[in-house]
Amino acid sequence: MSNNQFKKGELYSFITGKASTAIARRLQKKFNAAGLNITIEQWSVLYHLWKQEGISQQELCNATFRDKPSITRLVDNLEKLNLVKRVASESDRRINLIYLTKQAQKLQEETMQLAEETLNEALELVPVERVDICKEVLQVVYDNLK
Amino acid sequence: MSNNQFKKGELYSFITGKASTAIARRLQKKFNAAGLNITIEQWSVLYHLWKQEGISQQELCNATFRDKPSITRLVDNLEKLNLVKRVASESDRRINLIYLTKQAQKLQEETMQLAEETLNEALELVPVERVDICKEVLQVVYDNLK
DNA sequence: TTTGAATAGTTGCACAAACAACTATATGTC
DNA sequence: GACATATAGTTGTTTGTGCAACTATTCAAA
Repeated sequence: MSNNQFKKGELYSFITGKASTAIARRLQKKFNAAGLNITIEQWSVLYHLWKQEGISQQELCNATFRDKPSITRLVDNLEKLNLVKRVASESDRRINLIYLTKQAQKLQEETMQLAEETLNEALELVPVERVDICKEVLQVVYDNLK
Repeated sequence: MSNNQFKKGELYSFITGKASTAIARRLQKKFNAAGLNITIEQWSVLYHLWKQEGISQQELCNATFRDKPSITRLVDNLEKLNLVKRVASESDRRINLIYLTKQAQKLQEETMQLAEETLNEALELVPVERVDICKEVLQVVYDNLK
């Protein structure tokens, strides 16, 4: 049993993701304090659209690691907030291509700044090489299970 | 800026906790496949009660990193499933002490086994010393932000 | 060309989380 | 003892998640 390194007292945090929960809460508070009326989950969709817009909901599912109903509803809410638009694909009428509005484009810089600030607070006093190892381990975990 | 190690392409997973999401989903599937009719969130409450029962809802809030309404409803649902009982404290009538039923006691061994199995799958091929560093980093993150 | 399978997206349901507002009880101070 | 304050827990509302079932469209094989 090569990886039986979890004594009972230790496995809880790994499974429940207390660290990422803490990060997300902190970032949400920063959004609220800045008067930005979006949730972390909505932001996570915008995050991928800022990298490339005009992608399908299915591609957003893959990018955000969410199922189709979750994306349907996140896009619904982003549309209500006037941050994205669904545009039916010309070539395949099953597909919605998702585009950003001008309002959403304006959010990018400020929210990314708050995200970096949050991570800097989270990782204060942690040496870079240890952060790198942590990121790599989490990536392997994701690849092992996805 | 000692910890500005997050380029844009990297911060997403840290904030959204893709790894812990993947772990929780895998464990939930194992619970379902074993015919165990509980959610990961309910299990996380039982987890702390197995360590010590007869604690208050407020203590469960602290232990699970959840707010009071969340615990109220988790305990509601655990009570409906006949897994816990609320018992009014003798000394302070504001407090509910939460006790496990016999049914819940029976769940401990099997679910803990499935949790360890899940973590072993998650961490396959990851050297123990890297897992240790990862856990320590996540603990610091939690302590920095909680 | 028809039919059956695959794919994209939506809807309904149960469960959970975050926040605000609320009730009930306890405590500390005058 | 009375009153202000703090603490424990509950309820309502909005948002998000996971699953199953559904519609619409596309594609591939007979």
